[in-house]
Amino acid sequence: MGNQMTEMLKGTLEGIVLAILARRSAYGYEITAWLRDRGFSDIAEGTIYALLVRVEQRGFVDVEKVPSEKGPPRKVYSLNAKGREQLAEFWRTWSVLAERIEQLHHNDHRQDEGA
Amino acid sequence: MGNQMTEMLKGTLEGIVLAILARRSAYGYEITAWLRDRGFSDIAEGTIYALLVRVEQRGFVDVEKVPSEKGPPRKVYSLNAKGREQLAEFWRTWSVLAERIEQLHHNDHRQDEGA
DNA sequence: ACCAGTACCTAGTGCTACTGTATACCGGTA
DNA sequence: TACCGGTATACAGTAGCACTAGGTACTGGT
Repeated sequence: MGNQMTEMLKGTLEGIVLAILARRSAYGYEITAWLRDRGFSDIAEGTIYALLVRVEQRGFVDVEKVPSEKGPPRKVYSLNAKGREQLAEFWRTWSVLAERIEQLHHNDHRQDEGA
Repeated sequence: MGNQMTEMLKGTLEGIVLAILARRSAYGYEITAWLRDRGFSDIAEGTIYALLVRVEQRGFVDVEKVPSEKGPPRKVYSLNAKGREQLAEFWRTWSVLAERIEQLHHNDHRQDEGA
C-alpha cells in the first residue's frame, strides 16, 4: 500500500474496526473482506488479526468461537460497553483532528491571513 | 498528550507542517509555537525538529540559516517544488481517508444498511 | 553570576501497520 | 489418492513515526 496511507492509518484503523463492529459482530476474515470492498484497498490480513488481538486484550470486545461450514472455526467479535466508550473517544479525537486539518486545507488554497 | 491523538498524528503531522510551510517559510521554534496557538496543544518540540530533519533529508524543503537577535541562529525552512508535490499527495491521501471515515461515522449513528 | 526565554539537536522508547510464513479445515478435480 | 484454491487464524520480524528526556548555545535582565 502507499506509504502515506499506511502511516495515516496508524491510530485510525483501530477506530475504523471498532466502528464496523458497532454496526454488527464480525470475524477477522470478514472484516478484511469488508474493508477491501470499501476503498481500503489492500490492508494486510495479518494487520486485522493483530489489531483484533489488541482490542480483545484491552477489553473492548467480546469473543465467541463459531464453527464454519467452509473452513476452520471463526472468532466472532462483538463490541461491548467499554468498546463503545472507546469508539466514542475515537470519534471525539478524530473530530478535533479532522477539523483542524480541514482548516489548514482551506487556508492552503488562499495564502496569507495572519491570525 | 492523549495517546489516541498521538497515534492519529502519525502520518498527518508531516502534512500539517508542510501545509504550514506552504503558507510561509518558518523555523522550528516558530512552528511549534504556531501549533500550540492552534489547537495542537502540546506537541513536543523534539518532534518538530526531528520531523524537519526528515523532510529536509527527503528534499521537500530548502533551508537557510538566519541570525536572530534573541538567541542562536534560526534554521528557516521553505517548501520547494518537490515539497509542494508531496503536500498535494498528502491532501489526496487525507481526502480519501477522511471521506471513508466520515461515511463510517455517519453509519455509526443509524445502524444497518447492508451495502 | 544566575536565570529565563529563545532556538536547536539527539539517543532511546513505545506503539502501530506491514511482510512473510505457517497452520488448519473444506470441497473440487485430475 | 494427491493436489490446489478458498476460507480462517496466528505470529515473528521489520520499518516508520511521535514522544521522552535530556543536552547545547546565544541573549538580556537582575
